[in-house]
Amino acid sequence: MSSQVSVLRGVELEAWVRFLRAHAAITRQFTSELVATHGLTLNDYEVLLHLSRAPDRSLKRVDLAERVLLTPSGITRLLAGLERAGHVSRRECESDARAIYAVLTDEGLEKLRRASETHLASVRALFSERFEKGELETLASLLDRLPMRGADDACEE
Amino acid sequence: MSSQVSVLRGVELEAWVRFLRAHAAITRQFTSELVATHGLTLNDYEVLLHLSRAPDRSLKRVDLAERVLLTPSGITRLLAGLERAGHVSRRECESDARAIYAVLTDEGLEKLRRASETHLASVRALFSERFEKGELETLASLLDRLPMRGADDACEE
DNA sequence: TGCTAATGTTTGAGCAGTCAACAATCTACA
DNA sequence: TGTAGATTGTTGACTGCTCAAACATTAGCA
Repeated sequence: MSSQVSVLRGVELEAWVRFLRAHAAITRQFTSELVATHGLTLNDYEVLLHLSRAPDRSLKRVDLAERVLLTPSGITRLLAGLERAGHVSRRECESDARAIYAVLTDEGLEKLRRASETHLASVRALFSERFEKGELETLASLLDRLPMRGADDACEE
Repeated sequence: MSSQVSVLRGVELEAWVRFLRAHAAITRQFTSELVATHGLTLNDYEVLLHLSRAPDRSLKRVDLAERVLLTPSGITRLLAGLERAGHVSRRECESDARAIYAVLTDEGLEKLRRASETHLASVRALFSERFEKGELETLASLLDRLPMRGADDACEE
């Protein structure tokens, strides 16, 4: 008992544990709101959002996967759902027969717009309720230094 | 095209999107390290950690669930794995026949200790590589203001 | 004392994602 | 030109979780 695992402390770990907990709590809230009111997953929403910002409202699946940090197969299955719902369609790439574009349909854009009304309000509320503008910027810039992509620890952009 | 979804911007959303991406990236890295070298999930690790800090190295399943933000059934299944591996055992509560304690076994503690060597080093590396001590404290305290529990935004403890 | 409601846990069904294996296509270079 | 290797995407098998329902126990209260 004297040999407690007291090593397991430190600022880094505390920050990380809080990060984990906050993510779980927030994610759970947002997801259940989105699913309940619009039938969309957080990742669904994120995908629609990225597509809406992309030129021609379309992206190759690979690029989409990289942006939302899903594996290729994850993207395939997620898009299958969105296609079934009519929010996204597929278009072949004429310069590369392997690639397939995911295209945000008009209905998908409309869906995104409606979902955004509630979702954005939630996001805004949650954050601006707790932070001043300056703090929010601090938070964003600190978060920005964390890794944002897959396992490439070594290489640097 | 002129009717872009330009509403979908703002400091809050940017912070949140970064938060999401960072979580996905870091989680993926840590999990795969832990699984590869110790056969533990991030949540497994977190559960062992909480048990190691608890009095008698034991916690009721409900309390455990609340700490790692899993549902009761999630805890049941997670603990099933840890029990099978011998890291955790169960003990009945003499004052309440419904409740069951999860107890960290000696082997579990040893496992946690070994896993911590590598895992903590990773956590430390990732964070201290990118932040000064003061920044880390800022980050931790900002994160601390985010919700840390389930859907109860309203009520107060 | 006995009924109702709350609490603690488990179970079955299902979903969203992973990984590993695969097929198809493109690229580069001998 | 042919072929080896990289890139793009899909599929099958699995995992880790959720939700809803069940069950046992306890607590509150008439």
